Amino acid sequence: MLDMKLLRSDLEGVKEKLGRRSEDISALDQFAEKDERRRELIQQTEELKSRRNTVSQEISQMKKEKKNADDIIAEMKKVSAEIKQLDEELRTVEEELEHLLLTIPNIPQDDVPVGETEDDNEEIRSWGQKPAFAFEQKPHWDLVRELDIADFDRASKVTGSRFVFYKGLGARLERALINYMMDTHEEEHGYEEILPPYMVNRDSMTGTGQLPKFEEDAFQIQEEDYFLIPTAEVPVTNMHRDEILHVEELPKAYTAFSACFRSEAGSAGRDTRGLIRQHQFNKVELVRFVRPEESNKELELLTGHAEKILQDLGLPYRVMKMCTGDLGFTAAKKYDLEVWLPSYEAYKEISSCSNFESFQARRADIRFKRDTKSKTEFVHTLNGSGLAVGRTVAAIIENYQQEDGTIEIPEVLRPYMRGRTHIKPKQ
RNA sequence: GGAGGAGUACCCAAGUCCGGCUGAAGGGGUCGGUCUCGAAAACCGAUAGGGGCUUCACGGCCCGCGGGGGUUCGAAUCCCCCCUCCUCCGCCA
Repeated sequence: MLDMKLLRSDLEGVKEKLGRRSEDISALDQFAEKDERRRELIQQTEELKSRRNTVSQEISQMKKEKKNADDIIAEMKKVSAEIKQLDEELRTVEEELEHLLLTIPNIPQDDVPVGETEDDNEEIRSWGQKPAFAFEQKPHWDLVRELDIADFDRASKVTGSRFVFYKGLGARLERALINYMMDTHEEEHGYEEILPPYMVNRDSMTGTGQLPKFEEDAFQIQEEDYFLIPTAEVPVTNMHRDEILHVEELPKAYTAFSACFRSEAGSAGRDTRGLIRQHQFNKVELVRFVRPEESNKELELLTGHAEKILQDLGLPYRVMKMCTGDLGFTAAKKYDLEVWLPSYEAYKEISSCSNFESFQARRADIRFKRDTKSKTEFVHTLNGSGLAVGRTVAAIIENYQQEDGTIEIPEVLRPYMRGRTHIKPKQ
């Protein structure tokens, strides 16, 4: 949600900046009119309410003195009716204004490259050596089948398409990665570990920006107004919804493992094979609440934390700065980490690190105070995947495949795999 | 799921039966001071949260006692719905 004061003072400037995105912002045209009507109504009702308050005192006084107050009571009756009517109109206008504000995307930072599609994203840096195989490489969906460490067919039977059973050392690898990532973020990067609820209510989904615009992307619980979380970002960021944090608490850093559920509406036919695009996948998330002046610095820090995992795992990747068309609804600035996937012969997103500035904080009402006397301010929120676990498994399997069909286990994971060095077929 | 009880400011807690000088007693806390070598204790004083409208500003006004409706000239106080927490029962990993 954008700052109303900014919209009031510089609507054209905001429009220009939002125009760089490939999003429909025509709703903004109604802002000025509704905003003005809102203030008009507020002034009217408040004047009447003020009058009602003073006269009520007078009535009280008169009653005490046993005077007859029937006339002014009758008059106040009219005033109250008028207030009620104006309040009703005000409520409607405020709802409309609220809805309007909730559907306007965040303003991109000035250094965000202007562009329409992912082709306009800018490569910031790359790391690692792509593997050069002296044999015929295989995609991970073939390797997992041969090694019998994942089963897509039975998951389709049991649930449906885009679900998977991990098996044996495949399941172990997934679990090892989760533990390894969580331990690293907790112990080396200073995050507090959170294990969040996997369902959240509508207010939470609105707070982080998944709603109202993207309801079709989420799985919803039928008999409650709950949603399966598309990312741990939602419960973890909303932990502090409607709160005022102390400045000493900032930056506040959480890391959370969770399953994530996405309907992937509109992705039919994309990444249909393997672990890349599932309705349910595991992810380790990083969330930071920071002071506004720190948020860009914090974004670099957070991105570095996610990169550290890829480096430890020895997976080649690159860092992309997202262009305005690829920023997503909520971010002011975003880096994607893309891991090298031999089967795709391309880099594939494995982490997304965003600075939302005050966009989410304003929706979720997450504020802080610099000291006891100062005014409350909105915090800036950031988050990033650290990392998407399923895609990391796919990347390890493909990048670490050996000529004999086994998978070498990256060294940092071996303690989590009871010292195993390879995933081999069962005898 | 059933039966009770409760939700008041940073925390605890009065007020709710009997609606109006209660934006809300009293503690605790916090800040400042006295005392002290210093601290604690004690005492004195100050402060009461958040949002909106308006104003160049000082300020003024409005909202606000879990949330939302309603009754009333007027609601923390009365009525209805919802949420959360606690206790007991039932069910259950």
